[in-house]
Amino acid sequence: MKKVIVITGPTAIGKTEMSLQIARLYNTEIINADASQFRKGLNVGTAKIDYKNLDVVHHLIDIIDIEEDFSIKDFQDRARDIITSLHNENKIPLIVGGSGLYINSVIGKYELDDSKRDYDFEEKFYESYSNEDLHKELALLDFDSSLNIHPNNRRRVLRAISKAKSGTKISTLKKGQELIYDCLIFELTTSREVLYSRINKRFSQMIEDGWLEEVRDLKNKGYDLEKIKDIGYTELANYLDGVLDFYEVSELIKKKTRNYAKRQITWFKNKMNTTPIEMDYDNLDNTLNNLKLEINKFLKETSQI
RNA sequence: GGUGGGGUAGCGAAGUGGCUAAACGCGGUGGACUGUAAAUCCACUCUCUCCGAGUUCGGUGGUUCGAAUCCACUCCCCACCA
Repeated sequence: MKKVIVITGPTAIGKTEMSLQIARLYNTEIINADASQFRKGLNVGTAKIDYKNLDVVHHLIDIIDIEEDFSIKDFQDRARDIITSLHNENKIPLIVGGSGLYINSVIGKYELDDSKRDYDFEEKFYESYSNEDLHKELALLDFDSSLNIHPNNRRRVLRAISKAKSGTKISTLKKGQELIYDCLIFELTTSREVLYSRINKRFSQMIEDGWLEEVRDLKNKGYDLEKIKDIGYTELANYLDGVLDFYEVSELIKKKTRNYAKRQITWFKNKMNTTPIEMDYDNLDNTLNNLKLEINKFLKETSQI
């Protein structure tokens, strides 16, 4: 199998900085795996870097418009194509991001088809169904899935129903984490306390960097900020509309970001086989050295299979 | 100094004699997740040897079979009057 390096970790841990150094050291390119950075126009609030003016090539950033539908299948295809072409150039692809599902879909055996999900249709078709009714419907179509998905999780119940109707029971898909590349998956870590304080500080920094102006600009362009699910956009729009005061909004955004980081960590722990690397914020060279040690070891190993 | 209001679990806040280890919200923690994933959803959150037991509702002492809830004294906070 061909080798791929992944750098992941919770939001605000410092993936970007580490990945740039690694990309330079090993003369390779970065494939973005942060779902929020796919969309054009969401910059400050998604901690997007000025990748166009960097010496390191970044792929899969700004690939769709704000309100454009996007499927994980597209991401899987595009990322794998890029991986292939990097391999052809004898480069070790470097996937960097915090969207666990997206990373797994690329490096793992995820069977996705081309059908796009039609949320509006799903919701309208079953509009009159209560959560419980829907869940019963799912039990008829895919009983095993119904056991695993809570009735209140309407979105996932709907998805499972529509998949079952189209002939694929979600519950029959492989749960394993079989990989299609030889992967070294770094998970950058730090204490919860330090991470949360970084999240809080980063929020202030984003405001200084013009996040509010970005949101105002999007509003002026006519976008419905309520539809932007990335943390902070709806909240800041509410502030601009005078619905919430700034303190409330700040606390809410920071809280949501902390909660998100926690969910990410749960995913890394239970859905990925990672190599943890503790961040040494006082001396990032230490962290970098630890990464290098692991990478060098990894590159020397002959690939199995 | 006087009068009134108040002190409840990490925070906010219900509860005004037994059904209360104490509603609810927030925060936090753990978890699920193959298609909006910075999404969506679930569980737990006084302590323990967790079926069960033990300590709680500013403090102390009472009344009572039984108190966060009633009484007395006391400490602290807020408002107004001096």
